[in-house]
Amino acid sequence: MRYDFSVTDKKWQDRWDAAGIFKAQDNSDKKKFYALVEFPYPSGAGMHIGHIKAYSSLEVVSRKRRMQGYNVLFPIGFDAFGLPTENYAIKTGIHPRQVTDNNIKHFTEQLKKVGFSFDWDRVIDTTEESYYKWTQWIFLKMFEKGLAFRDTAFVNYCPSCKVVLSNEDSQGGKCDICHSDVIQKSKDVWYLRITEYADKLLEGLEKVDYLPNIKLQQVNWIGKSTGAFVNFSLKGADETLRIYTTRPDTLFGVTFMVMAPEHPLLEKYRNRIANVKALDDYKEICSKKTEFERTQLVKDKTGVRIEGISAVNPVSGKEIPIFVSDYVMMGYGTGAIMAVPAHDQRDWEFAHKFGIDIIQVIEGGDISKEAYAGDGNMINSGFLNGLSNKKDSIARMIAYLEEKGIGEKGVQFKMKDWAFNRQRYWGEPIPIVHCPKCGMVPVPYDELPLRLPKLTNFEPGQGGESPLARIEEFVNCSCPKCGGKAKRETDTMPQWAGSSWYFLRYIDPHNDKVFADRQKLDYWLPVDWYNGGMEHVTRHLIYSRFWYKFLYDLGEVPVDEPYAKRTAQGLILGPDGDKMSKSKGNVVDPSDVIKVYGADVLRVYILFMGDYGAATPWSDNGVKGVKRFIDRFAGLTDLVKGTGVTPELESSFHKTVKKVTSDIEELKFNTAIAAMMTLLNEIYDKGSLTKDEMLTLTRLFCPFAPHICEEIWESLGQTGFASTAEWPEYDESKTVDATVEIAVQVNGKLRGTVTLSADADKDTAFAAARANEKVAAFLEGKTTVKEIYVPKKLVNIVVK
RNA sequence: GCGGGCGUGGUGGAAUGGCAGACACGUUGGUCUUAGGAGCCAAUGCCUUGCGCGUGUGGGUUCAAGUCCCACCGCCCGCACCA
Repeated sequence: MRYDFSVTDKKWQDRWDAAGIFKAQDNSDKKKFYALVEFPYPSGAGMHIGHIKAYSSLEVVSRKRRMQGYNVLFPIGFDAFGLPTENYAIKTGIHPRQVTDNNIKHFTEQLKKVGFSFDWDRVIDTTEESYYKWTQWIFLKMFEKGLAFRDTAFVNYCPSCKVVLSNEDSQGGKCDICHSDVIQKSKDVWYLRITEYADKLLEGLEKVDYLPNIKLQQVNWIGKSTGAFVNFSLKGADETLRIYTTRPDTLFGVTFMVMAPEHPLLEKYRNRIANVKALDDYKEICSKKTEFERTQLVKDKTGVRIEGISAVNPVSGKEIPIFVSDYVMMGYGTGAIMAVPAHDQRDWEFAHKFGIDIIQVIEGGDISKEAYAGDGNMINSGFLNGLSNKKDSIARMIAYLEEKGIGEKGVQFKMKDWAFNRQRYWGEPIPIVHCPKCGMVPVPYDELPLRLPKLTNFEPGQGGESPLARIEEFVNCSCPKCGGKAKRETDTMPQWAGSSWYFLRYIDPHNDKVFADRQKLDYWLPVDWYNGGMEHVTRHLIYSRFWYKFLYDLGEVPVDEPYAKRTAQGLILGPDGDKMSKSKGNVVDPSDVIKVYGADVLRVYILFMGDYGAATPWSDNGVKGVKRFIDRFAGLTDLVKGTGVTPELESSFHKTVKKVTSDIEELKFNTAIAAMMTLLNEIYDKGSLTKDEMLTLTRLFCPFAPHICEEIWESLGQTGFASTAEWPEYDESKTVDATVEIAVQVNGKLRGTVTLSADADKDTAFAAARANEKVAAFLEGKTTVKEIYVPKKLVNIVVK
């Protein structure tokens, strides 16, 4: 069959659309399948080839599931708030609303040209008032529960974008948006108390089916550690210095303390510190360092000893010095540590530099050379002496601390609360009113959405305040509680807000009473399979699990984990093997590929190019190879003769159906396609196939290359769509061959092959093997020591 | 530094401990052709062509190792002074 994809692609896309065959049914007795892909940020650059790969896997799975009789929800939408659009608006003066609408239109056209089987009736746009109304609603619920709060703290701040960044957005000390160095700044900011859910987020991982590396990354990000808090009494101050340690059993080895430069006690007891000047100088130096410098330049420890205040080791009673050093962070634990130089390399380096005593309390290693972090008998440790098990000694020390009231068991997380506001325009307004009398007052639910006012100038304020702060009619309002004059919060939510719950809105996207109807939620949740990028594993995936678990605790959603299964695609690299980037000029535009080869070739090539989970370079020649394959596939229609089964092909068909069916579930698209190629080669060798076989192949290939399959389906006189036909079945008993070729080894080396019936017994197999000429030559004059027979695979004759 | 992953032909990549290199690209030759950057057919791991060698290197377990174990080398990813 000859076909012109520039005609047939469009023809079938239009027909699918008109027939509405990809629309999910809300009231159905069928088994449901909710497939979710990460919705795109509609940038001006249009779709990236990576988007196609990210959606292709569940596209194939969804199409297969529909053919298997499932009621499938496979939605798409747009995560459209955010800085790139706003920056573009600043540059061009075009309103972000306009920019967003244009970009969404462009993305939609591009997505449709690939032939994705999305349910286009459920498209959502996070910047629409009907959507962000509910984002604000969830925020207010969090505010009510004390999970959204304001606090003054040192935050990651991007001086170039003029925004506060969350930890997740400033990984590596670089701004995630513009890649400038992030600095630490004390600011009054909004937080979401995600740490409250740290344990739940961790425990929930045990019951979900996420790829192991995804789970592990989340576990590491949450970073739970167990240990103890200890309160050291101070000389020269009227309170204790609280520290966190994972090794309270090394307390006898503590010879000094270290506080972070930002530690509040330093300010509080400023007038009791003799060397305030030196301290201020040091703090000044630290504050100028970027987060990057502070964490990267680990070699040389710096610090200043506090004169006038010292601490007392609670077990030895010795007075020990307190230092300020930036190797201790305010953001983790209590911002102060007990230093055990014998058993912690950082403390060891610091002690060496400042000439502090080093007391070994665990036997082993050579502490004159480096700290010893291994296990061993406790020494120099009073009541712990002789204990060799870390667990025991820690438990004993914690019991002692608790008994004496100077400390207690404790848990710490690396994960920090989520800095939640941005001083920018293009985001959801935070629905809070600041009243001089009542404090922070939520905007009443019935006034939601709190709309973004129209602006013409989107530049952030010079003092780093949101552009919204300039709009007086927005800022000035009356307090919903007391009716007095009040001012609105002018910060907006970060980009990650809207995407934290979008998968719930797909379930009921047009509801104006609730974020989604409860019955529909009960039916569709959880998401059965979620695919996305590894880069979102520590941000979006954690945030959205958090929001979801919050809603679960409110009783708003039915099950406690939102995503039953999560997988991730690997990057598509440029043809040169490097990451695609405009500056390298190695970017492949999916639209170009569609223009030249059609949508099916693009779809199949992306799934065939390599292991779906691995980064794989693009190859133009590989695309041509797939084009050849699809043309050969279409050419099969010329070989169709008769109906029924071709005996020589029967078992190959069953094997291929079996392999494709299972490979799709394991995201092994490359081998699924390879199996179809193999069958194709076999059919071409044979010279003909039946109409029934052609129809089987067409259905089997339909999820991958639906346009050409529909065209073939129609040309063979079928009514309806291949896309809605039944998924082919296979008969297990017909996947096994009657005869098999098995390998014959002598001493483990291949010396020949023999053909046997599949159920041949051991004696038959060895008789046949020994009869083989080549094999016999290697057996001559040797005695057989052992005979191994693996049915259908090989025989191995061990001789001496 | 810690955690995870990966090293297989000229290339992308296949291989529940059981015939390494499926499938594809590329290359070479042939065929058809006015033409070939189209199609079709064939060959294609390497070499010193043989009891030959071969999955980063060296060892080990096993009748049998790309696969399991130990050590090392290299690359990629994540986290990173986390107390």
